[in-house]
Amino acid sequence: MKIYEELIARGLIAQVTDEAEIRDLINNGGAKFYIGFDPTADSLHVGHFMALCLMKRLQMAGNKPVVLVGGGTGYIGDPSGRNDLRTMMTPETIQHNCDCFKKQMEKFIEFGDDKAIMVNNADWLLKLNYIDLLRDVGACFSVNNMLRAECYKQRMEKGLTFLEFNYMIMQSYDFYYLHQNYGCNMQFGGDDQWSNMLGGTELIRKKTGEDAYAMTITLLLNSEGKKMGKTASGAVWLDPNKTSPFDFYQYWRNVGDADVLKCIRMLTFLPLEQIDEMDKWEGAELNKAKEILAFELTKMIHGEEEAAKAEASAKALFGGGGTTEMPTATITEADLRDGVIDILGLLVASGLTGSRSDARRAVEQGGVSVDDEKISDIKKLYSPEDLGGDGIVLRRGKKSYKRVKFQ
RNA sequence: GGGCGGAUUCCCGAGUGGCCAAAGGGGACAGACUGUAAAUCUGCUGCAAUUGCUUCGGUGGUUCGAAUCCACCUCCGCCCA
Repeated sequence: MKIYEELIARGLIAQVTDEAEIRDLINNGGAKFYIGFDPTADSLHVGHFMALCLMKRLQMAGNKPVVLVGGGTGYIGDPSGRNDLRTMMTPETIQHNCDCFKKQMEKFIEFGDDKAIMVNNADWLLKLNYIDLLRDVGACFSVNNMLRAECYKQRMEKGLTFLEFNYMIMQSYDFYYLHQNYGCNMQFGGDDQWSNMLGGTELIRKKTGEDAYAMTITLLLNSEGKKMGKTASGAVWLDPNKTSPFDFYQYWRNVGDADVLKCIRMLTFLPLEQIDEMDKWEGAELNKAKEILAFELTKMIHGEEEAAKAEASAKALFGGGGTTEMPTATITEADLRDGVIDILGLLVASGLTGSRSDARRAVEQGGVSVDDEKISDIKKLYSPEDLGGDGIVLRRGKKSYKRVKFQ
């Protein structure tokens, strides 16, 4: 099976500008393609990870990847898929985020001459001259067409600033620039980038008369149509300091039945035959598939050792029995009052609840336990001795727990 | 620049002087049921506590009392230029 066919089989391809040409190009290693990543945060998330995986797959098939870090476009902010204005980032933040991105990407993609290259659009966008750009590039864009683009349509009601309106032009210019200076002939991106990417292929055609191609990656949506990789408190990050390997593992371990196979297909590198086999599983059997999904992904991002640890912790916690691998919170003298700390204080200090009121509710509703014993007294006190040795296992609800130790 | 409308607790959205920590829905969280799933049902959802404290874009003001009235400011939408 050739790479294009594999991408189709995995459900990764959403839209393409010219199927026949693109298939031919990537199946024969003739593509020099780029994917842009705007430095919107100090860590990559799952969406980025999918794009990086795609890069890897295409690279393995002999194509040349170009990673574009959006140090310039980060100054503008892509309005696609958003219904509100992004907060403008300071140059320092943008730089910091770019640096973080680079570090993380180096773990997945091999860079070097003849391998993947990394560029930053700050290098050319920041020194553009406004009037020159307007005459050179602006003249190639029809505002009428731009306003019809899906990414702006959604913003016509809530409001769209001129700043954001220009995002498409900047992204198009990137493609044009990479085409001229690096011989880039293809762009990949999330499906929400489609209009921006078309802007680029069109600009190239108008300026040079040459063809360039664009292909979008299916957005990872769950069965309810919501973007995956997001939790109530934000994205699922690849940075272990922002999303611990255990939480990362748990996120995937908990995906809905309807979504497991899709995730395995799209996110892992497991052979398709094996995946098709799993596709026959039903009911509780799918738990096995969820374990595989969670383990595989955690392994790719945090390494085999961390993945094994996360899996062991999860099994111990949900399957009963003790465990040593567990996030630990430390209580110090400063947390004590009159030499003791109450259960509410422990919940807050361990970060399991956001406030004492929150902790009180959790206890009152029977959601808190210590060493597998339900706590019903909100005034229960603990002394440093109680928290000595290996400490206690404090649990809030079914899925949040911490080992709590003194000092 | 002119006219009009708007800004409410995580989100949407009621509330037009005391009965408002603020309806309703969504989400989140907890409990039951389960397979660490989904669906369903129940509870809960500012902070700290039993009696208070801080919230309704910002700042001042009127009033015994303001999310609600007045002034100014900031931001946003619509219409006109």
